[in-house]
Amino acid sequence: MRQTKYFLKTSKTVSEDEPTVNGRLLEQAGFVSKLMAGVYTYLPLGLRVLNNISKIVREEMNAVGASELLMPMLHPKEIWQTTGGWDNIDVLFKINSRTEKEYALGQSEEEVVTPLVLSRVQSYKDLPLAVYQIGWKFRDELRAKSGLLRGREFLMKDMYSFHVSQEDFDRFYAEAKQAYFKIFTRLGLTAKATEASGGSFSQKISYEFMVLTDAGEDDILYCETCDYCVNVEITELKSGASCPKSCGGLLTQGRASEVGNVFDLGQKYGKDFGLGFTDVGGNKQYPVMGCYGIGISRLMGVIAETMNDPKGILWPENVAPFKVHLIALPGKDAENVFSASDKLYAELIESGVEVLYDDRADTSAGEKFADSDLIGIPHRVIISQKTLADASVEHKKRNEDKSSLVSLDQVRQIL
RNA sequence: CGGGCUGUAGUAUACCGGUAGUACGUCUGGUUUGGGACCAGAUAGACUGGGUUCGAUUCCCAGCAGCCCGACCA
Repeated sequence: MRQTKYFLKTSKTVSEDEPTVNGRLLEQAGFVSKLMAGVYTYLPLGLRVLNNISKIVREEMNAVGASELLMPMLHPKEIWQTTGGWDNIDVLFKINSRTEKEYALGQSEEEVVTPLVLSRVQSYKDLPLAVYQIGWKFRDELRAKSGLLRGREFLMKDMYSFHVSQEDFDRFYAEAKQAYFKIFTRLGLTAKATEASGGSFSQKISYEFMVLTDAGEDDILYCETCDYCVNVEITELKSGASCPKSCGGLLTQGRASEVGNVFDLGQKYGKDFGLGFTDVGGNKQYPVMGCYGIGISRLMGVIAETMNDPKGILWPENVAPFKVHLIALPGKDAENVFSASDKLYAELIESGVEVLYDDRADTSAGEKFADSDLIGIPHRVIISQKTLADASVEHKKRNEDKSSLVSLDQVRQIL
């Protein structure tokens, strides 16, 4: 994209009412615009990041055999009454039509997916089955905060699985957890699978995937030696205690943000709706279900929150809105510089490299550098009179200090 | 939802019971052009409603909004 044509405006200031790093950086660098507390517009740069995260999530969900679909956000009151959520879930957004008909905005989709799937899948032969979507969720939070970390409207991947037995559920549950680890690793994050309460969902423990950050809202205890991790809400253990897995390690307490979770739903939803399947013996049974969430927009916030320096964001390559930030410094030789940078831009596009091209003619070098650092694209390539004198460009990675001259012929090889 | 703080321009602020000034930003023009350059000009503001008062941005009340602590958190 040419910056002169792109809808991208960075800002030199940001309101002091936005105290978290992710909220400030994302707002200032032009990724998001806050409409009200907990509700954001995702600007072109921000949308690219959401799409990149979604792409990785989608690939790993497809890899465990789940089918993507898209369910409604506007729900009839009745399905929420069926499961008891209408009266018991306080974060459920409820709205009235002009004829006083009542609706809910989806904050999770068990109420939609259970009848949807079980009205079509009624034989053990069709199970197991998993479906997922990436869609907007609404939660009537009393206190939205921390930039993208706790919103009233947010993008979430939610998967639902249906199984003939607890054993088969357990098998898939383990696979899903592994897929989650893959996702977070690909995003450049270290997530800890944390034992936590099942909430109103389940009596059993659930696993929350936690990323350590002070901007988070959960306190977790994690082992320094093994992968044991537990939410303090369900344990008597304290920081410094020995790991209960007898690995010899000690537990450390830390603040974390929940970027994903997996739940064993048991047979609740099949029973609530009175929908099940016919087993091999011809008997009706309720499936064992699981649900698996990943907060896509929250992940964007967590990444910005944890990967930055005083100048701006440091996006991992898999997530970055563009791979390369090509910057032309026209100087006194605008004609030649732009001619060379236009050519390189075209070549990069031609070979499929995602590049943001700062082709602004009247912007100072310092301002371009500051914008580039703020936005945080992993590779910066500069073309100027100076570099052209050597028939080269200057290449610098966002997370490194040193830059190097690379000849125009070889630029493609390093990107 | 309980408790608290705060609402003056995009941001940060000043003054004031007699209807607002500065800086930065932004925009335009010019000079610049390797780390947010310079000059000139312009732009833009008292959250909303009620009350007290001759007069309210200022004092009082209510609402709304934002932020903080807690609670909550599928």
